Amino acid sequence: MMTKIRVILVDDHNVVRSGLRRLLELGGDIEVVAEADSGEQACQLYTEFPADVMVMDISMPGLGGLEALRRILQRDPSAKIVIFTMHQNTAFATQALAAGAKCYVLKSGLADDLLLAVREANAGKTYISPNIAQKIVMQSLAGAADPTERLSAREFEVFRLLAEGSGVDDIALMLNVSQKTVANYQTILKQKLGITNAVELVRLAIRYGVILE
Amino acid sequence: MMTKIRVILVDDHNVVRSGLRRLLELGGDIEVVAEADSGEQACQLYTEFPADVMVMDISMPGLGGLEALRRILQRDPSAKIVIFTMHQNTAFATQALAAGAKCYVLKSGLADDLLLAVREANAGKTYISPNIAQKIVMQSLAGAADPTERLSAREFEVFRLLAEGSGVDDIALMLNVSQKTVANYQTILKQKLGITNAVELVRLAIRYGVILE
DNA sequence: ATTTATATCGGGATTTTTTCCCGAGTCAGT
DNA sequence: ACTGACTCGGGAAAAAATCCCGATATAAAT
Repeated sequence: MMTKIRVILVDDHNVVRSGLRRLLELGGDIEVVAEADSGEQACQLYTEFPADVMVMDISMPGLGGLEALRRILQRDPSAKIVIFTMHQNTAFATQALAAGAKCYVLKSGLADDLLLAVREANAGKTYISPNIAQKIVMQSLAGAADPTERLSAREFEVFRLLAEGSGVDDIALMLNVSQKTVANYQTILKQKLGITNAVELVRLAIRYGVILE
Repeated sequence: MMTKIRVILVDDHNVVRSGLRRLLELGGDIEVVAEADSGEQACQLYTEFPADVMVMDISMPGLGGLEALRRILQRDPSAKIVIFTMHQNTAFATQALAAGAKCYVLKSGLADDLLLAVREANAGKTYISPNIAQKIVMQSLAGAADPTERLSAREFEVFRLLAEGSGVDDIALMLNVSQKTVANYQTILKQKLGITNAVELVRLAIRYGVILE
């Protein structure tokens, strides 16, 4: 029998990790040689354990998966890392892939997706969950980069203030325009940003760093 | 050999679910008889498959675990449901337990926690992850500053869905009540939480871990 | 057993907000 | 001087939020 693919498994959820270990080792060609529950630990284990592939979640407390990914690749550019996450957000995917991740697999995908990704990564290839790949293609075709860049000066200002929690009236006062104007801008913003309510507006603002936290 | 504990597994992440199935069945005394990836499906499967215990995640798109929990218990008050979640937030825990969940297990806990919880639930007992149990005790002693804990079950549910970006109409559909009712709850929430608009609602939800990001 | 309290659900009426459509003024630029 | 993009707001209609109320249901209290 040929040697197994040695995997380091990184996820902050202990129970989930245990389950994934069983899943990965079920095929017989993969062996989990170490587990980590944080980005820091992942970096450390990578230097200590000789492994072929790292399977890592993005969202972890403290040092997140993206940052750990970058650190590991800085020391060893040939590192093969599979990002395994719940985030269907294309922003995370593009971030991870741009940073040098070999694969990007969704937790909501098929179980075989993960096994496939590990084997592909080990062979030096890349693999991206079908649905997220499609999303990314669609977005790049639509030209959608940062939607906030399509906004005019005034639009952006109103957007920012709304995201900060100011009401329409407050903003009108601040900008010395009528509430009517601000209300109209608000409507335009929803169209341009493709959102339907204030909650999505905040989310968008957070995602693109227009406001903090 | 005695009959195995029949489990229905509910989690919207396919891969994670597959891993959990292996984990649960490893001990030999548990058998996963069905899987669901949404609250709706969980409710349906519960009526179709005779099972002893349901293991369910809270955070799922659409109908969340809490609402599914309530619906199932309404039809069958003797249902044994183990809530299995990443939320270390005591608000979720108290909501789930108050609603009648048998166990509350953290994904970040030990793998054996889950197995233990399933066996305890099957025996009609309760089990709560040690760290979350401690938190709840500490908070109740400290007088609990988390304003989301003052919310009733329905209020909390509406709060969560609003924070996730669902519109009033969507929520009305999900919960099977009129838009009017949801709108009224929304007003109550603003009063109780001392906020004036949707943006502050999201902030609050993020701060207290009711939603992620 | 009766009261008390709390939670849930929505109708009616009113007010507020949002939306849609439009016109007018400004200002840059090839 | 013309085109195009941006800014500002009015009027009218549609939609949403708010306030107030009553009907249940259920649980807890005495």
